[in-house]
Amino acid sequence: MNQMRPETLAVEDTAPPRLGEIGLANFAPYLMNRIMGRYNEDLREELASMGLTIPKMRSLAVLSVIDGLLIRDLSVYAVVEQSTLSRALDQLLADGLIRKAPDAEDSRATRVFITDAGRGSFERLWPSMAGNYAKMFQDIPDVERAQFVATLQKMLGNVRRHNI
Amino acid sequence: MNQMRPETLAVEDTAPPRLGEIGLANFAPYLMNRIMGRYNEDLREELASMGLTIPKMRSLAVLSVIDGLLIRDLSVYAVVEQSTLSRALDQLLADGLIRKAPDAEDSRATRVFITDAGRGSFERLWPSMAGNYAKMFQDIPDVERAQFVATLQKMLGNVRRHNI
DNA sequence: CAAAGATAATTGCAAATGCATATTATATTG
DNA sequence: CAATATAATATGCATTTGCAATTATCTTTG
Repeated sequence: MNQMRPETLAVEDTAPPRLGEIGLANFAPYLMNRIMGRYNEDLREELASMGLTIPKMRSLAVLSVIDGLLIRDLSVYAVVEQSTLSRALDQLLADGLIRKAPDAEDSRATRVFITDAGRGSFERLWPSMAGNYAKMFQDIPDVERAQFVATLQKMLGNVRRHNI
Repeated sequence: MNQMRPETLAVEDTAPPRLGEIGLANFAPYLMNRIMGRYNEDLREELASMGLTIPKMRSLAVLSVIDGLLIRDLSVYAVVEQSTLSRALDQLLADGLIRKAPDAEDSRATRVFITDAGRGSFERLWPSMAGNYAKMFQDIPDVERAQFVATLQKMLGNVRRHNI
């Protein structure tokens, strides 16, 4: 890594190593996409059987922890594009899993609340999510998990645009 | 954590902690979805300007490292559903970024090869991807990155179905 | 070794997605 | 304080997605 001759160091140290040099198996975004792709796919069948989709499930998951969010904030937390979320919420509302209320201070904005039925749905789903989560970290010691999560938190801080 | 009375311990230790107890900010799949959602979104604009989509980009990325894959294997590596990949490859083929050849041993199967034009496209894209990658790991020391990737590799081993 | 079952890839089709824009409300400014 | 810019959400519309069915080929087994 520090084997470059000094005169070349300053000239072109901006060129990043190629993907082939890093290797797919060492490229964190690749591994993360693979792992999350599988995680989400494993969930999809269970979701479908409950009439849910990924955006609907994520909305319920977030609201089960932080209730009464503004739609725009829910969109960030749930990682769902605004117009997609708008339609997912329509469906959750029609199914009685959430309710909406106009924000007291800004009449453009809407707050979303999870209903008891919504909590029930998420609670029925949770064992399956927790199972996938456990499987993902199988045989990975607690300290290693904790360090992994700590790194993820730093990474989120690095990439996020909104400060939520 | 070890505060449960002994008589309750054996009875219901199968119930996973709730998401609200873990906390969104400590739930690895949530953090990973947030981070990858941002990473992929940051890429989308750049991709669109080059006439690419996420499935097309992932195909080129994988083929730039491992050329001549069978479509079914590319589907696993690129984390793209089969039918979606089939159509993405149609477009890459029409644009001259890949070529297809029937497999020598199995005439049902097709191998996919990246063309020079395809490599060129990916090379033009790579600096932007590398930039996002660098930003993601900003201020995270090398040892920590390496440990993070090592954990990801274990996790992929835990969740993957195909042994590729 | 023929019949049945599995596998590779494509395609029809309904549903989901996301961009651009509309609608309504709030903030800012000359 | 009217005029203009910005913000929150919803919606029109074209594209994309993914399940299921299809076609063609291999593999297995009675």
